[in-house]
Amino acid sequence: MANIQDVAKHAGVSISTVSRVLNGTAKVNIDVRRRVEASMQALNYMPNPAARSLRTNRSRIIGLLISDIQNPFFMRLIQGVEEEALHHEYSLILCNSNENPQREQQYLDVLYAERVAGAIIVPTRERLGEATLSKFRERQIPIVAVDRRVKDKDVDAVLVDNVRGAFEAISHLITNGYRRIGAITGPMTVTTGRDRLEGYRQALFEAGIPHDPALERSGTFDAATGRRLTDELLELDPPVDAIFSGNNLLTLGALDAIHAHNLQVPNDIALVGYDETYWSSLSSLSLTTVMQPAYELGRTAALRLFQHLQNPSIHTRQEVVLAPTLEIRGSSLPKDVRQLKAQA
Amino acid sequence: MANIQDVAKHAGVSISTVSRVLNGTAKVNIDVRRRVEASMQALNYMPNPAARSLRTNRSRIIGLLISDIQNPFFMRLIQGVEEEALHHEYSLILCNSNENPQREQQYLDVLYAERVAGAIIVPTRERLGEATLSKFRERQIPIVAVDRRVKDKDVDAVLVDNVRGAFEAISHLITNGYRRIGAITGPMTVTTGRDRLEGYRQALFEAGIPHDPALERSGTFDAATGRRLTDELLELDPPVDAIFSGNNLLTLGALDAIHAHNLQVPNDIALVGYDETYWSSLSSLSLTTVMQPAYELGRTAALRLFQHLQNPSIHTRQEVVLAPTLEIRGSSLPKDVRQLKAQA
DNA sequence: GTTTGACTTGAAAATATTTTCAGAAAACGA
DNA sequence: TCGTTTTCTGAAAATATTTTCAAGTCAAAC
Repeated sequence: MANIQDVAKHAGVSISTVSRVLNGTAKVNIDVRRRVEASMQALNYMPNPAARSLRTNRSRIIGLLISDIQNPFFMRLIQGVEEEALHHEYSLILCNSNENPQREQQYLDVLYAERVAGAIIVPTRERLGEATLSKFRERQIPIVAVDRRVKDKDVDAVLVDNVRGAFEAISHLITNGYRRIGAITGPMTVTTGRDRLEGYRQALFEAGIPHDPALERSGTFDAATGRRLTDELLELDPPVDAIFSGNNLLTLGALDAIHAHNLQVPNDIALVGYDETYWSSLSSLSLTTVMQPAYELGRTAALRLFQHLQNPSIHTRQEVVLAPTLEIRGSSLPKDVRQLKAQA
Repeated sequence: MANIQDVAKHAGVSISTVSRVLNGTAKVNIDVRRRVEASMQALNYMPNPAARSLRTNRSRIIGLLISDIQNPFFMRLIQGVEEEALHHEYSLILCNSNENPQREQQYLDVLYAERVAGAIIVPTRERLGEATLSKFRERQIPIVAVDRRVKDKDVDAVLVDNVRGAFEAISHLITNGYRRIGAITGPMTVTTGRDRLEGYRQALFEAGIPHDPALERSGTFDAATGRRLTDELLELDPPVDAIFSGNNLLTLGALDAIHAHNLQVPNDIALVGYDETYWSSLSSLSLTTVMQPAYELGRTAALRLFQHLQNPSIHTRQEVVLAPTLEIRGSSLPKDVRQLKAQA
């Protein structure tokens, strides 16, 4: 494969000149530039990223560290990042921490060693550790947290307003006549778990509905947990008349548990989920859902990262908060309408 | 960050020795080795991948080029590759061709320029192009095609037996009393589209059921297409009594179309899908599904790649074919049982 | 005619590693 | 004890690029 020297020889210039044409770091005579560009074309020259990154201590790769690659929500997010990376001519190293802080740390080390230009991460916990962070800071590698907030200073964050998402979902249920609303939410150690519970509580409070701790269940973000927690809720006495589920996989488990109890949505129980996914728009399910702009989330995080890369002097931390939207479908029909329908 | 020279100085040896300890390329005295290892620990040394890859013309990164990152099937596949890569201490560059051959080509060039150690790809077409291929061959970068076959010689492939998967699905429907079975399948330009149609035909032929071209519809792998093709099938006269869907997204569309026609599964029409996904096990849907070992597919492809990397002299092309399994659930109940149930 | 300055260009250093070649020391056989 | 082999180690080259520094050319200004 042709290297910069071959191009230089072919064009009859020095390698410095070729480098300058390549990077636009200094003026070169227009004819010379043309000649060099022609030579690059002719030899099908592609700069060696290894040599570049060795010299500049920086690659054209960004790291993307996801907490659960199985979740379709993160798929969309990845796609958003990927699209923007392609556009900026960066490649993407994908890492999956599997919600495991140890594995997360391991991958952060890998990304650091790889000299990534920057990193976008869905953190598994609220602190990344000062040691790691200062390494990145020292080499001026920007980090953007996405979907979940971190406490560390000078880590940007791109988030969705989870309190509001949950608040709107619960308010909607209350408006539609539901009063005894159970909530199954994610772990309290991440903001997506805590904030959605917070929104649930706020909505109840604002409606003057007394808060019942028995109706709040939390656990890890997966279908089995959703099923277990929903089972617990369904066995309460008096029974819940609606369930709010704080994540797409939890919703899946909830649907299963409801079905296992021989209950119908929404006739016997209303259900509102979080995260749009393939199946939520299925007309046979017709799930009312808090939709998150996952693709936009990824894109925005990537854009913010590239801002840092293009202008490394920005040091102000920024938090971008996107708005969720409530997509109202059949699973949360007004209680009275629902009864009329059942009688008909 | 400490480099090899710092380690050498700290341990009182030459950099050659450190390099040897690092790579195990030659014997070094046991005490010396210990000392060097201690120094690496002490200085928290991590080798610079750029320098390595510059020198060896090979990185510790493998490329993974997916055709549709939105499809949950590929998620599992990615996860399988990722797990195996982590295990071998390789990183993963993720690329998404979006079923676009041009973008696929672009990404292949990127991977080549990045000096990836190898590539795993879900090809969008059956030929990758001799030009590209010979570049990879020349530098001895192995390529493994996964999920879809390619015609090019010396590209390994890891596949699922699609003919068999479809064959079993259709045979099952026939056994359960269905005779007028419609099929919606993927594009005829990829093996996952063609082979599943082939399995459908074989099963019909073997059962002596005449082949009716009107019952076969194909299009791209997405939900909108699934809906459209199913709509077409449902408007046939006489009506179909079962539908076979050749991919998870197509199934999603099919479910929607069936619901829109006010039909019930399986009471009015049976449905068998392809690809296990989150929703197929939902008890309220209970979809009979041809399950593909997506995770295993990814893992196997990665393993095959690492075999090549560890032993570059293997030049025999290999095709690994994994078996799908038919998971029988409620959506394809025997016709008679179903009628009994309805009467009850 | 000389000087100044702007504009281009090239030579060479620097980046961190692997690998080849050669040499030193140790072990071994006679 | 002397040669011979083996084992281990170090010096230096090589990898492809960016970047600094110096120098060359040319035009304009004095």
